[in-house]
Amino acid sequence: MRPTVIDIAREAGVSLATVDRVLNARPGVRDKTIRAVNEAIVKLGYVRDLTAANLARGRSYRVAVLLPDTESQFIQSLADALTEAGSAAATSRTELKLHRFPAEDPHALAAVLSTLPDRDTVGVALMAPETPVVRDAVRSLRAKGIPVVALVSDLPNADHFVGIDNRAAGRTAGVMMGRFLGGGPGQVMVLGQSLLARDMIERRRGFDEVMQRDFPGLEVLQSLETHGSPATMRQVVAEMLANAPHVRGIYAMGGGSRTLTQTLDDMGLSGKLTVICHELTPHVRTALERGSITAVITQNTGHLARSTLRVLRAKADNQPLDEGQEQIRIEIVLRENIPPLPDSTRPSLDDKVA
Amino acid sequence: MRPTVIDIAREAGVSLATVDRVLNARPGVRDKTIRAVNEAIVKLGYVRDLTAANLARGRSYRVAVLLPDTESQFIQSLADALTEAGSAAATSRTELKLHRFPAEDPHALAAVLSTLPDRDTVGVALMAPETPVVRDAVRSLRAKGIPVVALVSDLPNADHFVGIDNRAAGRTAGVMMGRFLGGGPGQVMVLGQSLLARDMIERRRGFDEVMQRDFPGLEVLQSLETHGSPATMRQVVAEMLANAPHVRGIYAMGGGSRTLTQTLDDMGLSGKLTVICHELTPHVRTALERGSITAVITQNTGHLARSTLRVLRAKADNQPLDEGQEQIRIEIVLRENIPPLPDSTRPSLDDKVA
DNA sequence: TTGTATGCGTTATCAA
DNA sequence: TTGATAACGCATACAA
Repeated sequence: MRPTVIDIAREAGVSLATVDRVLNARPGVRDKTIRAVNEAIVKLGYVRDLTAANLARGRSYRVAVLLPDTESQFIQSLADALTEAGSAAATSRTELKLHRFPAEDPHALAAVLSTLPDRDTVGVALMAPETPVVRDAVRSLRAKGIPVVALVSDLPNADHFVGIDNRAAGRTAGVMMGRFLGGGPGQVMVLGQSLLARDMIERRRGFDEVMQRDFPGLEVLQSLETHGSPATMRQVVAEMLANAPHVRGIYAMGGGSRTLTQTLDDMGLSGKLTVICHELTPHVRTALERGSITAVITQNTGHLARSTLRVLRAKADNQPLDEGQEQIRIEIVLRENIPPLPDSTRPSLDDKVA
Repeated sequence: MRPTVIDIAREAGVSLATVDRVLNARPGVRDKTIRAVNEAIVKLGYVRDLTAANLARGRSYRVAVLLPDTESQFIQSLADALTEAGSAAATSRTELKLHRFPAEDPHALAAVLSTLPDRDTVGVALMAPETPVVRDAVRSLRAKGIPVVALVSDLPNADHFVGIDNRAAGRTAGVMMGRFLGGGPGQVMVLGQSLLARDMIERRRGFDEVMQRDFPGLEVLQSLETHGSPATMRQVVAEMLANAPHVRGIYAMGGGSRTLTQTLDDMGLSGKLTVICHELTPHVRTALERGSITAVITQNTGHLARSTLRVLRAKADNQPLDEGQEQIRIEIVLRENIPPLPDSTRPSLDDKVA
């Protein structure tokens, strides 16, 4: 039997309440008493039963997540993963509220954020570009004691960042590109939705780092901005390919993979270039199978979602987090190692039981 | 506020005890009453608070994990991860007992297994080759209602397998090898500790699959067995390299990476061959940095450990598991994307508080 | 500065 | 077949 607070109280010769005060570092206990209790704790090897503690506290974790309302498949998948993680976490008294906001309107986001501490929200997760408005909103939340987690793209004044190390992701893209092109010679195109977003900047930096150091024979062209617009993407790619005759690879740092492969298809270039992009969405999957995309750097949305919830809970409880568990891994997917789709159509447990 | 058993009781016009009986499918309740309670449950959207239930039951999860006592760095790392995950899980009434057994002696393992249900062990995780003795032991445990989880290497009659898809891992190794060698021509050596182990067989199969289909210009030589003996490894590699003059790559399917790189160093071949191996141990790390290993296929031991505990708990509770979360990812590590070491030397929270 | 008593949501014992 | 009621380990309002 594991020792309980009662055992500690008896051993230390004090009451339950005093043990609790020491355990939770509450004021109003004599140093001598504190020591006595602590000695009893180590002597008996007490570890607090968190589940019982939470039950007694009647604590529930109301958590808000804000996502842009882009119809990007990645964001959609993330939203799904969050909803699922949310309902799975319901068993552990965690409730998740998912908000969407107009992607290009930082003020709309700020508006949502300001109305946010509606009840007893214990934490907020946020996927948004770093604008002054967002910065202020985050600061004000934190001032209220509400922890803020940056999702996918880092925010400098957030309590925590849930997402991959984008610099390392860029480096990884670099190695793959360099290796697959056999070191050169040739030119490499780089595309990004918005070159101001923090994650894009870091990916580019990591990419350049490796290309310059390890593959000097390959010339990396200037980043091109697509603004998430298919038309711009088409135009930009066509222009570049016309002007730079030695392009052998394309690194699409984020977004628009669907348009990109279509454009390449239309130009009859599918399969002739080494194309590396991010996020294994359904479209990217098939492009990978067809050979129009060579490699994908991806992050698991399920992991992102679960980590977000765990981190927010830990922050709310002021508890340390398991860094190892919360580190989102960079996954490399090639045609030959595409992970199987989770079969959501298989008979559920209920079916079996029934 | 979430509804509780009390709300259900009131709604259905029965007592707490009756609700409990229905909830836990205990006998001695009239059909009509059962229906009334169930209606109240769906009407109020009741979900049982598992933590409270476990508290009342006084339930604790005593779990046993059995690992071979090899001094392999991978297994050592796994053991550490398990111990850590175990102490982290102590807060949630989960207790882990780690056993080591002589690697080459299946009977010793069986002996440990038979003494195992010492108290109220709710589950067993096991990393062991598939021998008749092991098969029987697993069967007998399962017959007693104790779920058994196979760790790292699959066991056909286990309840669950915690580890990577080894076939896919072999395929991944294949792509990397093929791509990095530019498709050929050349020869590729394959090494394995024991060619009988299930994981080795599957890796080889996946590797061949890709090499044959996508890189016919590369000749894959017969697998060589090293039996975990440094001497054998040296001899086998030296012989092979002497006989096969066009070897450009080596796929080390498991174990002995340390000896392999030393052998290559001694022969002055370090950095001249494309070497792919498994598990990012400290030695492999430095070999990767030095360039004597090209790529590593690895699985995160922290993830393995946590998944093991989660799965055993879920099985013990007869609860469904989150397949997505329990799928162990295959990670590809190259010199340029070596993950940072977790700094276990940084000041702990206690230090900050003090 | 310390202690008593009660409740959190569920299970389980005993009596009706 | 059903219902009171006392646990489980911990937190906390209130009293001392």
